[in-house]
Parts: sequence; C-alpha cells; structure tokens
Amino acid sequence: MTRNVTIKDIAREAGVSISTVSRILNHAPLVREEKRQKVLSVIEQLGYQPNASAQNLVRGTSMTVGVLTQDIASPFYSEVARGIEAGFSGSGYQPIFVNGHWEVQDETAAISALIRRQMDGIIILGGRLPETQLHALNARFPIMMVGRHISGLEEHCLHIDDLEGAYLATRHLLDLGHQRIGHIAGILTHTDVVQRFAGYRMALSEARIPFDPELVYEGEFTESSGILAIERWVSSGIHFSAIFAANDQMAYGARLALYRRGIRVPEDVSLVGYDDLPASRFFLPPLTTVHQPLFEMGEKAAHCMLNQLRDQHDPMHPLQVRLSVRESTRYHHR
Amino acid sequence: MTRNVTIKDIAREAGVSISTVSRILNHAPLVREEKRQKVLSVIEQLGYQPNASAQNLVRGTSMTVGVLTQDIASPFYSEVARGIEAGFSGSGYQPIFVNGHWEVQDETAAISALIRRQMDGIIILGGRLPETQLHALNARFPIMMVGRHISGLEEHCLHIDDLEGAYLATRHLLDLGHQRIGHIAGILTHTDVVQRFAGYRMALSEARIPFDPELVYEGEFTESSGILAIERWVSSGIHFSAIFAANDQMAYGARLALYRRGIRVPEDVSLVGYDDLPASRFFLPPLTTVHQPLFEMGEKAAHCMLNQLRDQHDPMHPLQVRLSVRESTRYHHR
DNA sequence: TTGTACGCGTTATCAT
DNA sequence: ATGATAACGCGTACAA
Repeated sequence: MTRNVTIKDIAREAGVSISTVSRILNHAPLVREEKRQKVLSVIEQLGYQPNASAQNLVRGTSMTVGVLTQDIASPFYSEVARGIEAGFSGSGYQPIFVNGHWEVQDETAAISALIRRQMDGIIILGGRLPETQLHALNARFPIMMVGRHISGLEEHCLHIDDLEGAYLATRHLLDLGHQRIGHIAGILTHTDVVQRFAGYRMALSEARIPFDPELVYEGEFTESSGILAIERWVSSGIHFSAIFAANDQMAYGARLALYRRGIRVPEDVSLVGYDDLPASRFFLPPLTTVHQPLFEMGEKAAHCMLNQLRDQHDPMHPLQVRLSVRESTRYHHR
Repeated sequence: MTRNVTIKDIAREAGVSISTVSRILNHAPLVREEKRQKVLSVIEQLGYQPNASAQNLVRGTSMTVGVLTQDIASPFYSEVARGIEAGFSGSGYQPIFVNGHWEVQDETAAISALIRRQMDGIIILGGRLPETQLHALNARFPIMMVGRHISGLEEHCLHIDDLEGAYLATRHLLDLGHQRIGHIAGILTHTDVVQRFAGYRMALSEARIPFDPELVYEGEFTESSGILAIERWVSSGIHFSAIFAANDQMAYGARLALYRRGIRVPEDVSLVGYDDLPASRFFLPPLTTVHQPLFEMGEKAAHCMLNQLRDQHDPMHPLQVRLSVRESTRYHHR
C-alpha cells in the first residue's frame, strides 16, 4: 500500500542527517538533547519502524531463532513451543515457527527457508531429518534438537529418558496386579517409540511375564490408532486387563473404543498414556500418564540455544520423567 | 559459525560475473548452457542459499504474510493456522506465526515485529486490538481478520454467524424437550461470545421459556471454567437438564465435574459445545457441538489475502455453521 | 551473451 | 556534535 517510512524520511522531516537519526535510534551518546527530542517526535508522528532486512544485512545477525516444529495443531509440540517462546522472552532474540509435517521433504524445505532468512540458530522439534543432515546443519550454526537423540550431538539434544518413562508406566500396572498388558506403540521407526517399547518389555521381563507380540499394536500417534488397536484385540479375542499407550492421543482413542464396547475404565481395564497433555487432567476418567515436562523442555531448549549464541557453556541438567497417577488405573483382581 | 555462501563466492568459483549467476538463479534467459551448468553445479556444491534479507531489500517485497495468533497451544487457533498454511501452499507466499496472548500489549508488539520484517500482509486471529488500530493497519497494507467483525472492514473480516450457531445449539436442546438449559458463556467483552449468548436467548424466547440469569455462568474459555460452572450450579441447588457451553473446552470441564458428582451424560444431563475441536469426536461420549469450519476459515483467510495481494476481487461466500449432533445429547422426559 | 554499476535501508567509520 | 560515505547481498538497467 503506502511505502514504509525510512530513516531518510525522518532525517528530511527533522532537518538533520541520517547518521544523527541512526545514532538516536541506537542509543548512542553524542547528540544534542534538543535534536534528540525533535527527531523522536518526528519518529513518533510518522510511525517509523526500522527495516529488519536492512539491519539484518548490515549487522550480519537477525536476532532470530527458527523453530522447526512438525504440526502446529499437535498438542504435544505446541506445549513445547510455548516453553520456547517463554524461554526467549526478554533475551532480545525472537523465535519464529515453521512446520515440517513429519515429512523429510517439507522439513528440508522449511530448514532452507529458515537459513535464507538468516536465522542465528535453529531448534528442531522431532521430525525425520537424517542424522547426517543434522550434523551438517550443526556445522553451520547452533542447533538444538528436542525429542531426539543424535549420537555425536549429545550437547545439542534435549531428550527425556523414554525407556524409564515406559518402564514406570508398565511397572505401575504390574504393581496393580495386571499381567496381560496391551501396548499401543507409535511408529516404530521413531527412536523414542522404540525406547518406550523397550521400557515396556523391560518391566515385563523383570516381572517374569512372557512377552506376547499379539499384545502390541503399532499405531500412528493418532486417536484413530487407539480405536483400531482396541478393535483388533477385541475382535481377535485377545484378552487384556490393562493398556499402556505410547502417547495420550492414542489412549484417548482407545478409551472411546472401550466405551463403545461397554468396557469400563478403570473397572474392567486400566489405561495409561504418555505425555501428560493438558487435556489429560480433564479426561474421563482423568488419565494416568507419563508426565513429560513439555513446557520446561521448550524453555530449556531456548536457554541452551541462548548459551550457544553467547558462546557460554552450562551443564546439562537432565529433565526427569515421572508418572502422573490419576483415575484411569486401578487394582486388578485375578 | 561459518559465513554464508554468497553470489560473489559462486561467481568467483565458477569464473563468471555475479550478474550471470543472478540471471541463472532468476531463471532469466540469455545465458549459455555450458555456463549455466557450471554455475548450477557450483551452487549445488557450495550449498548456496539466497539471502532473503537482501532479496527483500532490493525487491521491496518479502513474499511473506504475518499471522498474529493468540496462543499456539490453543486447539481452536491451531486448526485455523493449519488452514492458513494450506491456503498459502504453492502460492509463493509463506506465512509466519507470532503470538499475542490475548494481551493488547503483546499483540501490538507482535504486529510491530511483523511490520519491521516487511510482511506483505497480516492476518489477525481474534485478539483484542482496538478497532481504530485495525483501521490504521488496514491503511498501510492488506489485512484479514478472522473471528472478529469490525465495522468498516467488512471486506477484510472472516467471521461466522455466532448468533445462528448458538441458536441452533439451543434449539436442538429445546427440541429434545429440555426446558432448564444452563449456558456457560465466555468472557462477555468478546463480541462473538455476546452473539452466542444472544442466540441462546433468542431460541429461549422463541420457545416462550423465560430467561433465568442464574443459569448463565461467565467463564474464561478454559476447562476449569466448565468445572466451576457446574460447581456453582450444583452447590446452589440450581436445577438443569441440559448445558450449552460457548466452547468445547468449557464443555470438557463441565463433563468432568458432572462425572465427579455422579451425574451421567447424556442420561441425566445433555451437553452441547461450540467449535467442534478435533478432540470432540473422541470425547466421552462424543460431543454434540456447533461445527466451526476452522480449517476452511484459515484456508479462506489465506485466499482472500492472496486476492488482496494480487489486487483481485472475489465475492465473499460466507462460511456456514452447522450442528454436529453426536452422543452427548438426548431426549428429556418431563 | 556477458559484465559494470547503481540502489534498496541500515549501521559504522571516517572526516569535519 | 554532526554529516558524508562505504559497506552488507542482491536484482537489474545499461553498456559492451
């Protein structure tokens, strides 16, 4: 529409040179108070906003960190994103968000867009980018990975002990007397999913309960996957008294499918999720789930990024998982 | 870390001038095939990415549209955001997202950041910016408003008939024989909330049922508000056989509070929400709710923005609300 | 067909 | 204390 106001316009209007205006803008000293006032008022009046592209170009830094998330609409990643936003607030750096949709192609395109925009650093939430590509990125500028573990990039990965989390969940069910525990896994090419699967098996074998592959369903992190898991098991006549789902969304779907079949939770079947999404507290019944400190993860990722940008170092205090025991699990009578 | 590769580097490496490289990059003709090949291979080899800031500066356009959303973690806005992303895909324009947190101060700051970054247009989802400010923005560049109606900016507002939606919801409950219908409203300074309240009252008066202010609770769009509404009504001994909540999240909270009191849905109380969030299909029982075509709204907002950017015009086909009748409502025996 | 030179808006280094 | 002026990386009109 209307051309943006530039420093030149300010200078002309205030009757000074552009360097004077620039000095005032950058809080440099050495400028007479009366001119400062005059210029400031012109800036106010014309509604001047500095052109970030020009600043970026000459300064060589954008004071911006790109965040590659997979899906804006995912409750999991949006919690982390909130934490990232909070972690950068007041730092002078601004995060901007793009989506990769769990597709290597989209992710690569998104990363390219971020690089073209001269991001000072990049935070990657999950995704499927190959390790080699991640290493290459890390050679160019600071990166932080959330939710993945990349060997050789330990210092740049913020991840949580999925093995431990799944172990805690399964162990909880075992302690309640359950023996036939179904596991709704996520996509098994994801390392964290594999870890959760391993934690489930570890608890089982520790309790000397034989592993039954029929009790494992490979889902896709969606509510529908949870429904399909229950349908598979029930229609195949497979017996179970408890379910451990690899994320809350699949637990939600499973819950609905159980309801449809008249199977009560927790009276007939106990249910455990993973992630502790905000909605799980209001689930029916409130869902027992492995708590991932999503907001804190985001916050921490932002802080680690700031440390890298400022060439500082600080030790990585690992974030802990814990089980949020609520009302979807109960004692099983044999 | 390592300095970014520039056109200059490519030119030196390939033994040509920078303008030749630029021509190739911009798909201009008039360049010998062998040089093109040579340059292309050098670009590939050095991993060149154009500097968007420089392009932006010289072209005078960023090919970017800013999206001011209120809360990344809100399921409502993230669905719209998904639609916006889809609406821009393949257009050459890229949306970038910032958050206003429903605070005028944050929103103003976010808008400033977008202006500094030379956005070609801005899409605003909800929020509390005063109308005058919106008019001022519209004078500077193309804007689109989603979820608000601003007089004088009708062409730039994408909103849905909230009165109609609330009327449909309430009418549905009345048709099922309910007479005592509680309404959990949102924050009553929001115009859409007021409209929904008005639709509720309209259906009531049409059915000649006197309006009872005790049956209205002003919530804050959160699950907790739904819980508090039920607690207020039950502890005050106020009778009701149905509830219409002004958004799904408050309906979720109400559902949990009812469960805690042993009140069944839909056997004892019917429940209707508003928005039709993705999760509502998997709610227990699946929630009857007013469907807002959130994704389509985002998509349409993007398309309208593209039309403005291209100086085109197209008629505004209004998006329709409809009621998604599921299992949380049933006939009421008097 | 190719190269030179200018300008986009800003900061920073010089003189003055 | 202030004002020219040279970069930053890119696109493009113009010259060769």
